[in-house]
Amino acid sequence: MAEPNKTKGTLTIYDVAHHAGVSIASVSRVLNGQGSPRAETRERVMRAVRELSFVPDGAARALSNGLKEVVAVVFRRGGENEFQDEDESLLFMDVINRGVEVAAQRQGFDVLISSVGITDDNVAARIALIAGKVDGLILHDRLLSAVAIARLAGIVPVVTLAGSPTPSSMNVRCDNETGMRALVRHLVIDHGYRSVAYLSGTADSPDNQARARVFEAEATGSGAQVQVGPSWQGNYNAAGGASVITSLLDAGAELPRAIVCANDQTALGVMHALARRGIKVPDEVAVTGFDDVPVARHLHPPLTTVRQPIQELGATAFEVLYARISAAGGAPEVVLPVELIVRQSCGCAGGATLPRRPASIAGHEI
Amino acid sequence: MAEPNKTKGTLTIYDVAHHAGVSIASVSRVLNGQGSPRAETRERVMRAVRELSFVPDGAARALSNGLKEVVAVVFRRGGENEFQDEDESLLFMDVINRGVEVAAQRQGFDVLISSVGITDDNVAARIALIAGKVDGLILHDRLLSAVAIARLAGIVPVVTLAGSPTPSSMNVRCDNETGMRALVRHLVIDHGYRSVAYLSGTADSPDNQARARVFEAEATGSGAQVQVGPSWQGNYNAAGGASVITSLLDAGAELPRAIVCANDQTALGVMHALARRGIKVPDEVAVTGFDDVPVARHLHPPLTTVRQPIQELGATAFEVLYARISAAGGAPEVVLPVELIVRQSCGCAGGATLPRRPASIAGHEI
DNA sequence: TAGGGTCCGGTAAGCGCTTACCGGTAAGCG
DNA sequence: CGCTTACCGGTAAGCGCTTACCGGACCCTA
Repeated sequence: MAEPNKTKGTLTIYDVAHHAGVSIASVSRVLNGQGSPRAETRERVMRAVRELSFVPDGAARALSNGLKEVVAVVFRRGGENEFQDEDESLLFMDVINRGVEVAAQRQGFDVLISSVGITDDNVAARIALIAGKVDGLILHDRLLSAVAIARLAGIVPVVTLAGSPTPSSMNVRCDNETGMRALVRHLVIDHGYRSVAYLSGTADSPDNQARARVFEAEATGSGAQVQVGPSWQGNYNAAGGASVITSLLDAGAELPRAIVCANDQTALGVMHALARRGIKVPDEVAVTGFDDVPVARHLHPPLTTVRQPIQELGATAFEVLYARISAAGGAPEVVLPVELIVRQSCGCAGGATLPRRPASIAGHEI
Repeated sequence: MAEPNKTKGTLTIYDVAHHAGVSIASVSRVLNGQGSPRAETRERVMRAVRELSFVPDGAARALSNGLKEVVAVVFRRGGENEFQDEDESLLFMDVINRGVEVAAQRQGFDVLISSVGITDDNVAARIALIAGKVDGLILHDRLLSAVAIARLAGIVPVVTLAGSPTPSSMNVRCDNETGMRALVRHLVIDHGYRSVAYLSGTADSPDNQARARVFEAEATGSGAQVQVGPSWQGNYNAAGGASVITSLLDAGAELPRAIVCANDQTALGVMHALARRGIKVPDEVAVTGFDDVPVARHLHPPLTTVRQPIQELGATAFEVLYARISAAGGAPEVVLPVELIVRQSCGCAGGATLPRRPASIAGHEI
């Protein structure tokens, strides 16, 4: 009864019980608010816990009641350079992850974050291992094949991002279609640009594919001339966007009146490259992004783009997953709405400009 | 022997053993490469594992061998606005966390990420709960009092970032002193600026305190005139930096020749505010940052700053922690070197100064 | 062919916690 | 005053895995 908190072996619920003069069952009940312990019992346990600064072992709890209260989110790490220069590319995924975390916290869950290198092999195996440590998995896109996902889904509930649901996994994504449609209409109809191009993201990205598809359909449909092809292949980052423009220019190609970039980072690179060649945005060439990352409005000129509720995407992913974990619930597919953000890179005038499409407000400044 | 992977209750090592016609011990041994199973045994187990797509339960393993292979990193989330506009402030901590993750992965560990809101109460309790789920804790600064940290350290190994070691916890930080000293000397001695100010970060940040202290000592020591006081109190983000400048200007104060900002984001805000008032950087006022976040070199003009090995900071934190987890090792304190990065916001001439990173699409633009 | 040494692989004992189950005590009632 | 009813709290059985320990099979040697 009197040899207290030596930093000897981790202390257990037995130690607490002993210290408080009750049984381990009582300690557990007090700690979890089960049953109806007498006030005195509760008090003794609490005091013992405090005096010993006892913390119950998560693994043991998890084993015992089959709930780890942890979900994992897995995504693809930049690429080549593991340490250097991952740049702004962090942003997008990190915001999603933050959303997951915030939502998870509301349910007392914690979040295991794991990135896989683009070059890593046996990705499926690594993820499977992670699956063993959690109650559910949130997978960013371009991580695993559909069958690999299905296999995982047999082990723990799985939510994918920006993909498509499978019979056993759920999916959450943004409404690329509507966003791209609004964007193209703004450029082609409102601004009257007759030639447009889509500077794509990585080819295997489902988001990119959807955007490309809608872009082409909508632009063609509106009677604009569309430039496409391998020379317009980017990779979602600034360097990619810049090099596409540079090559095009070096090859003597004539740029379209407006360039729709697969995402904001690409737009950033494009604007860089154009600036370096002395081409004015938006006067000579209009440029738009997709995502509305925070820096978008700090650009010169501020970037017209489509806002995705990025953090909410993550939060929603967790919620869907949680519904499945705690019951059989969980919608198999959720599509989040996006919003056209008109700033100036599309050719709209400074501050004053928005009366065109009333629905979408513009953010401004810092 | 023939009722396979129904999605019935999670399958266990017993199922695998049964399916393979061996004992659970053999399965475990094969899975962990212990002992020397006969080739045939190994093969049968592997096949069973594959056929059932079995994944061992992490909680059970953890309980059994006292190692969860998970560490947590905890940090303070932005603040007021939980969802909106957390902006670039993400960057810094996320890069650290990425460093932790990469290092952890090398040892087969995973990383639990948890942020605490600035307003959250009973933070210590939440962290304690997390402690129960992991083998070690990495705590960003300004999270917990020294005694709270000490208490935690009695439960699992703890590494703090940008703090100071305690008898029971370890610490990893960057060499603010040397960096700030070099920066101030560059401004005061190389450029000859006679009046300088330090636009501080949040008052309770140990990094900020160190920087402020050295700034003042070094500037005064070099004979420059130093502006200080509550009117120079920032908060590590762009809005804070901008509002300090705006207030100062509104109050009719005369700006010093050079403003040393507590970090890059503050500098970004300052440069915005100055630009809005038509004040030229660096011609009228020089501005410097601290951190060298990726955007720093895209600013107008490119930001002179002190590079901290941010990702390495995280990686080192993990390594120190790991050393303690897997043995009694682990240096109680590690100080990482920093590097002065001279660009143009300090007044140094353009292009010539930076053969540093030829790879990056040398940027401009805000 | 018998004895001793090697290997493998199986059995069973936990790891720290939750909780079903049950026995004891106290309160309520006839 | 004795019996029922309620309510607590203790005992013990797992949760799924690792591993110490031990027995059997096989091989080699004499």
